[in-house]
Amino acid sequence: MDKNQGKILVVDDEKDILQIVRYNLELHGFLVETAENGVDAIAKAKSFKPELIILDVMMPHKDGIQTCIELRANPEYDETLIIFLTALSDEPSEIRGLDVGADDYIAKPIKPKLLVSRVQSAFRRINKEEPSVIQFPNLEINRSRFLVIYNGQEIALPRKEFELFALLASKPGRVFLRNEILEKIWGNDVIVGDRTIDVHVRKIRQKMNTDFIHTVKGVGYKFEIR
Amino acid sequence: MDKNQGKILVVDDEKDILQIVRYNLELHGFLVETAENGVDAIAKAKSFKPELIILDVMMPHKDGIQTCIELRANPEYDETLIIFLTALSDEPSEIRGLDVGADDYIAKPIKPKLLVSRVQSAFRRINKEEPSVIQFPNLEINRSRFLVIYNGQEIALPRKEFELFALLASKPGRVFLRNEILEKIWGNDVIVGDRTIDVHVRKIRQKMNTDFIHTVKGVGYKFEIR
DNA sequence: GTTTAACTTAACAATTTCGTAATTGTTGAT
DNA sequence: ATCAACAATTACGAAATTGTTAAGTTAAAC
Repeated sequence: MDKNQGKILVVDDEKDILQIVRYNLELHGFLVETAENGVDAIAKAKSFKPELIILDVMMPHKDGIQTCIELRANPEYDETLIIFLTALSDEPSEIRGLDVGADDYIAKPIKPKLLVSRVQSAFRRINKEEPSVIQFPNLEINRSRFLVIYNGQEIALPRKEFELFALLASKPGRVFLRNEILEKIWGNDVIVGDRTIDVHVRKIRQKMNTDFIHTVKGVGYKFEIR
Repeated sequence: MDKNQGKILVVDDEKDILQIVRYNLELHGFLVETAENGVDAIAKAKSFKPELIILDVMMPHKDGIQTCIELRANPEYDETLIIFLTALSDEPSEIRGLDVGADDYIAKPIKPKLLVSRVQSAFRRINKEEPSVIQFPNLEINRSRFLVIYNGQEIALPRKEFELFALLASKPGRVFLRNEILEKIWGNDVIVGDRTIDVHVRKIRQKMNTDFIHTVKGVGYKFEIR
């Protein structure tokens, strides 16, 4: 499982619950921090800066609802997702939680798979703005900025070159056939000669002056860092 | 209650349910359209363009899960909220729904207040408005005052120019495609020539006489301070 | 209802990107 | 060593895209 799927602060006064939740979330690559009451939660939120806070409703030292209200009052936590966790599965309290600015509501007893699923769904919502970055050590291909950053230096590639480079880098090690490249970059209707690809590859190699693109004779090209 | 809190498409094969849901949502100012099966839903979604779709899971002619998958496959409905509605309150099916790209899940029988509360919570998420001031060192873009302040000097930009500048500056570094710009500033129905964007960009550049706006040929424009 | 500013368009210039052709370089099999 | 097949280079013109200007339209302000 990938690391750092996101940071989550879990708040509950029962240590057992904290442990179960932490275990399941960490299993799915989330970074987890815990707090045992509302006061503690607000403090931890400040330093940990989680993207999601899972809040138990019933707690001593400031309950979940109150904590949520206070968090939401601070613009810093405007974007932070809040999910309530509670045994009070009766309707009125559920409504209360959502009205107070929570994003979701999960009933106890906790069903681990459901918990994870909801958390992932919540993250999916805030990750709407896809970073669309392909990351390697020293090399970043940023689609939304249309930029390649190599050793901290920004390199602007023209459209075709960028698309070609991004395509190859999207599956490191995998060989792309010339046909495949033509189809994906130029589309099936446009017809260009084979040498065209070479020329673009050449330009990319030149601008990066490191050979990330390797030729596989008679087959195609592949991206590889070595 | 204010009108047009948002457009919602409700899909269920039971007319009673449609009626209950419609009644409660309209009471809270939502504009409601209904469909009785998945096929119908996809057609209605195309014309009605709802911000939220409430989908029953069990339906003849394409069930809710399948409908959701098909909707999500179309980038046009990427931003559309989807809430499932179902009597299957067992855990596995709930997870299935969320994994398939739904944003929430409500169990039948329907509790009107809870329904409305969840719907409002969902809308709250997408309606979080852009901050009214975008701040950079030496540069402030103030949406509410419709003013750009650069090096302490107030620069008044006409509406289109301002909107364009604010749009680009709202995500520094990010490239906005020409289509995207046209859609966001002019709307999808208005048709203006391509040169229009350039002309506005030119005017902005001229008035700021610093090049915050950078051209990415064949792609679009981006805002960047460097 | 005039006047003014904002917005759009059209025409052309400037620029950049793209594709091709011609040539040279490599590689591996015979 | 030679040949055939393929890839790398290079330079150049065509095509695509954007910049700029001025003038026409539309909308807003007075």
